[in-house]
Amino acid sequence: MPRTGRPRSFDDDQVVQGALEIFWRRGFAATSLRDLKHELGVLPGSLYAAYGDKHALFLRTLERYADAAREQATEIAAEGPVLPRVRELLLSVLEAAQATPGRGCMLGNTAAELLPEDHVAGRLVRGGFAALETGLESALDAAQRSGEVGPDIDCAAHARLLLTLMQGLHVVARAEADPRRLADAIDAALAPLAVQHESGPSGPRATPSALT
Amino acid sequence: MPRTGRPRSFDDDQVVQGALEIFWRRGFAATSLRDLKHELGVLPGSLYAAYGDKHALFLRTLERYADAAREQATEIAAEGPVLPRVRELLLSVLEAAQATPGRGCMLGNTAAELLPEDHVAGRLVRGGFAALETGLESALDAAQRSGEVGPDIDCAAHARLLLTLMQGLHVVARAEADPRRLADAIDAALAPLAVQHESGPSGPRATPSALT
DNA sequence: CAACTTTTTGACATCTCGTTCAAGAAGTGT
DNA sequence: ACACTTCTTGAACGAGATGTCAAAAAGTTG
Repeated sequence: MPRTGRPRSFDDDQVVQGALEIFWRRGFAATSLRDLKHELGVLPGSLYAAYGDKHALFLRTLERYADAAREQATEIAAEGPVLPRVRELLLSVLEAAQATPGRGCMLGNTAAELLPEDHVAGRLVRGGFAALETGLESALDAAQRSGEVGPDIDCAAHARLLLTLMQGLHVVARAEADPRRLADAIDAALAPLAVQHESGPSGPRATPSALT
Repeated sequence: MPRTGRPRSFDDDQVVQGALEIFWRRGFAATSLRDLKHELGVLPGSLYAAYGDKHALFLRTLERYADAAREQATEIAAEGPVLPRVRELLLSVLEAAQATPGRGCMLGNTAAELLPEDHVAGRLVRGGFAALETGLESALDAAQRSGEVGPDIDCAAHARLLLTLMQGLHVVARAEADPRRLADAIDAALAPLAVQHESGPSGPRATPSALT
């Protein structure tokens, strides 16, 4: 008996990826089905048959983005020195802001646009943030064990700090003509992490405690 | 000769303030004129006669928000210890996220929604960010002169770091069930600023010393 | 080829949006 | 009281939004 019908004329991954890029740039509400049709070549009827409604398709793309973030998060804790990799990750936010302005991080964008009303999107954003945070934390933990990071550093707190800083960079960089101006903020955040290997007890950090 | 006509039936400041709160919560696109009419009691026709169009009214509210931010920025560099005040400012972001969820910072929200396409809004957002940054920087400068902040601290870089962190807190706190979980990230960022007055070279500089 | 199933297609229904406008209402100055 | 000016009111418009549907198209299976 015939169980199959006309096959899809579009590739599922390609459509979700294309929709991801549009939603990423324009957000959920500002993206219309006409946009999707025009940029993906798929008509509204097909989208509804395949994914449900616009919101469901958006969640599919957000899920994919969160997965990518998860993947990126696990790479931070790889072999070798961790701090340069964290620095590179944060700098890449500024590079991206300059190369493709107006995109930011889809997790943060979604948080700003839809949270806390949209609980499903909230779960996905939370998941993505949590993955980045734990990725950073385990990376810092490893770096601390290897001596790269000072022993008196609270790795969990600093992981949250770096995640928050990353989201802040995405936002502030949008308003900067030259996002690289924020690079020294990254260094200011990372410098205290590195283990201090300077001189003696009354080293160059001598403190004139009461100057006025 | 008669030069005046029927007076306004609404108070300008009240309407702009009310519109500010709606735009702040819902953003520009998601706020409809029906919302404004319903919540302000002013009909679309009057709004158009008084302010132009929706975008112009939005810019008025954004300008007002930026002015408030400017005011807040100047207060940071007041007399007395600076770091506790900075800490309180950042913690207030978390408090606000818990007390009134889903608002965030209108500057950051606008950056995420409209930048870099909207150049006029961009100018206002940039102005607000710049005010906060320079406010923080001059506060840190003063604290450094008074010995509250270590002499080897790059105040300009740390001002950018704190501004960015603040925006990040607004975003990440939306996704957190309990925003106060991010408080230790704030402390992790501020601890290295305080001047170190401990014993040995590798002494524990764990907890924020001059803070609390 | 014929029966069957699923997808595509494009028009369409229904809303809501921002914006405009003509007519009525409410003041002021002489 | 009258002329004049400005504001309010509520309806209406065009554009664009999401979502739907019946018919045609394009496969697969026996």
